[in-house]
Amino acid sequence: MHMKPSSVANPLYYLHNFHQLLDWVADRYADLLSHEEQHFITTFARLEEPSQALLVRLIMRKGPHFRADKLAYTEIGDIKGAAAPLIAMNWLQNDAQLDSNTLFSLLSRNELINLAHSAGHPPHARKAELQPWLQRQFPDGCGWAALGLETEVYSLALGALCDRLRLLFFGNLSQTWAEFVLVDQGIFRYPNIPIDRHSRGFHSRAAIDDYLAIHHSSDALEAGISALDVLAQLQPLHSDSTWLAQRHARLRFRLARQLEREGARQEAWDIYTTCNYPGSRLRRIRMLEQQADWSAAWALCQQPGSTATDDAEQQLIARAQVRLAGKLGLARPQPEITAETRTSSLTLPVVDTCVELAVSTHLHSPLSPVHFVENSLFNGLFGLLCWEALYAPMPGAFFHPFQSAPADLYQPDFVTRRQHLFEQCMARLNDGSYLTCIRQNRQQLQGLQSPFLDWRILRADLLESALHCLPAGHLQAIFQRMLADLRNNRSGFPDLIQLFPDKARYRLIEVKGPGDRLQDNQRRWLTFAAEHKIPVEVCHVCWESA
DNA sequence: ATCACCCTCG
DNA sequence: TTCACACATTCAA
DNA sequence: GAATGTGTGTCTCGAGGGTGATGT
Ligand SMILES: [Mn+2]
Ligand SMILES: [Mn+2]
Repeated sequence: MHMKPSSVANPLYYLHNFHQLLDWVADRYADLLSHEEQHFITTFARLEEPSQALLVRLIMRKGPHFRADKLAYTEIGDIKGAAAPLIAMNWLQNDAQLDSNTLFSLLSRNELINLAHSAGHPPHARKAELQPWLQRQFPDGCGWAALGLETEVYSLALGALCDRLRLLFFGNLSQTWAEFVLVDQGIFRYPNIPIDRHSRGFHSRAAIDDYLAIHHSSDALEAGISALDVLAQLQPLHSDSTWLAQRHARLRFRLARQLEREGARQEAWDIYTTCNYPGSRLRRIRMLEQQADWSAAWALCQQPGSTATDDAEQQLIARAQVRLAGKLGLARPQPEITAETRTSSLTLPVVDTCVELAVSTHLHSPLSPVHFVENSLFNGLFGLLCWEALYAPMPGAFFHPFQSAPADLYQPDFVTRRQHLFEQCMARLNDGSYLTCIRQNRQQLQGLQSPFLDWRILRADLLESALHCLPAGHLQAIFQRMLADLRNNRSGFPDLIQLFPDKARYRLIEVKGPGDRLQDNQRRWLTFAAEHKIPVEVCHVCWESA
């Protein structure tokens, strides 16, 4: 099925887009829809066009409460007439119970002053000062009508249902209805991957419910709800997707972190012991350390890792072992191998830009240009070289037209599932064909959304210069490390790259201002660079005293 | 009058 | 409404 | 030095309007 762009200048373009989404969902996910959702889809299509349009307008807005007198859409015309069928369906309510905060935000400051004036409030109060009065006069549960104003308020009752439809279509809740029009206008451009008719983001209703539950708990945690409360309502998974298992594990890990902060140590510990997420073991080691139970902590360090882990956790565990060996009077395992990295220092006049730019301009010369690229350059080179593998139409990887990345990008088996394709891409570094591959892909993919491609950095001249100065062997080593852990090894690259085109050489520079220190992921890249003879140095900056 | 912020829209 | 990075505070000797 | 927490700037387009808080 193709997404037909809404015809140019169609005043009901958004309705057209909404129909596209409903058709897509009905076509592919019919077996996962509840009766209520089925009913919505079929009944919606039978409404008069103005009513459909009004409903979609409201669905796309923040809401969920709207003052009728603020709604004006020329392509719809009579709002009251369009709303009537929606109210009859109970999709809109005009008599919802509203809490006082909602009333407060629906009223303008002037209206509030007029209401409060008769009650003897000064006419120059700030809006917030009238909130307590409103709360007393119109407590939670009042209808809008109680205020005695002319206009009605419509409350959209379809929020949860529409979230589900959006989730089914996009496979996430972060993309919105606006995607369609933004793509129509070319503001967003997504990779054009053939999508199998049977490709789906979800395969069971239980998985949808799990996603929504995780999302809900995650929101609650972000909002500062007590971690014990969040824990109490968190359920085990009802589906068996590894994708959701990972999201679930990540939520539980963050929840346990928050439990620690709130002093619920036992609950946190229990989560960590059953949470297969990188960092869980380290947290338990830290907890034991805090209790001065050094032998238990030591034992946990030694215990072979059957659980998920990553380089960051291994690095922290190694440090813990050094500390613990000291406490226990054991031989130090092996001091952390801090690679020999060149360092330099600079004293610069104070500038109003960031340190990185200051060093960049200081070192810059026409024959040895410096670029502030951080992760963008190597991510970009990698993305362009390995595009065919990253965006191969593997089963389940792409299931709607607005994906900037394959759905399983951060699954542990992402690379192995595409092993052969990645080998083909990487082999291009051995026969020189990587040059044309990267050049061509840059030209053809220009502007596409991708987590690897930052088009502000990837200009043709920088790319050419970089390809000229960076030996293929270095790229190969770097890309291999990225492939080993696409999530973690995509960051931590040095701030600057200086190119010496006439010598076909380059150097990477990590800038450190006063009081800034190397982060762990930066240190891991530095260590790796030293092992592979990749030229990199750390440049410490002090400010000239005025 | 001016500014900052949020929301809407295509 | 994330993510990577910089910056600040506290603790242990 | 290490661990941990907090800010900060990229922020998903950019124009345009409404709103409320300032200041003169
Ligand atoms: Mn940096
Ligand atoms: Mn830096």
